Amino acid sequence: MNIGQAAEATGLPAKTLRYYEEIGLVKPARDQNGYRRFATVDLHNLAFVARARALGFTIEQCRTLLALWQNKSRASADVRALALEHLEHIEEKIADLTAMRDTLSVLVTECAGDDRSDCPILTDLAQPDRRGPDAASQASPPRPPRVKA
Amino acid sequence: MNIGQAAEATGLPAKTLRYYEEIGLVKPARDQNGYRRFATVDLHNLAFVARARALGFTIEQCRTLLALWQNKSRASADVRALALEHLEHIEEKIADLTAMRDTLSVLVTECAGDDRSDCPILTDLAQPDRRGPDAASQASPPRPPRVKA
DNA sequence: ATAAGGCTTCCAGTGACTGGAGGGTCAAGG
DNA sequence: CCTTGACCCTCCAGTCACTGGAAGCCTTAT
Repeated sequence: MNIGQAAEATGLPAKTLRYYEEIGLVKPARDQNGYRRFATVDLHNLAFVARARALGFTIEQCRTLLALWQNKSRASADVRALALEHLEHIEEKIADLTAMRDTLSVLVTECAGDDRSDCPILTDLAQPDRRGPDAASQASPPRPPRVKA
Repeated sequence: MNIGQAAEATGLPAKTLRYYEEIGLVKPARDQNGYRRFATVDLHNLAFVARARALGFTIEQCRTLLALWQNKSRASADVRALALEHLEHIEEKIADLTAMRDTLSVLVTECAGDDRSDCPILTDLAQPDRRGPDAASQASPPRPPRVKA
């Protein structure tokens, strides 16, 4: 199976398959003419990686998962630990993004969004330490921003 | 004010301040000896950018926001549109990550995590077409979503 | 005079691809 | 036999927003 068919079969771009070979995730054989020949085992590995990637695992984690998958004497604890670590990473990202969303959606709601220049979004971005605890104790000079056309 | 003090004042690494100058976000003056001299306006711009970055805006969006901030004849609609676009982008990321989390947390729960090799996580990753209409399912091919927060 | 620390520039690397140039290979049609 | 077009190959550069490090100049203090 050539790279084009493999790409279609896995849903991954051919460029990505070449990249995955380059970093050693798959090792397709080569035909006489230099074309990569993807065997069934290569397709399975690629599908495995594609699904792990879709769950947000990094390439290095995919490499580890692939090795664990192929190691019959693995301990499921190792797999679970990897997944749990990644899960916590995802939870962190969700928390960060949710905080951003909450702030942003308030600002977007507050902004009139018309042809006037008055804009709470810019005002908020320009405010020093508006959300921190005890903002009044800061020694920075609260100068109005210099507006220049 | 030298770069070190500016870094401390803004909470940004000195390297980042140099980078921001390189890409034209700030334009600090230079002393005779070649050292960057950060004025109050530079600090304000940097603080503005830092807060926009903390809300997840890209550098190019920050550049646009800075320009809007400094443009007295701006329309708040332009600011709001930018923020709204970014907000939708964030919502998408949250949705992607939440789907990942849901799938992963089910798998982590199902995995014994002991010294046996039997592991539902690997089984799931290896399964083609395993998902029904449960949470985090999708009919489209497993293109890894671009979720780099 | 020397040492420490701050500043400068330039180069390289990160993750996971993606786009493109420049060229080889193959099967079908004229 | 020749051409066309669809494949395939490798290599290089770019993405985003920094980050690390090397090599060297500047300032301050001892």
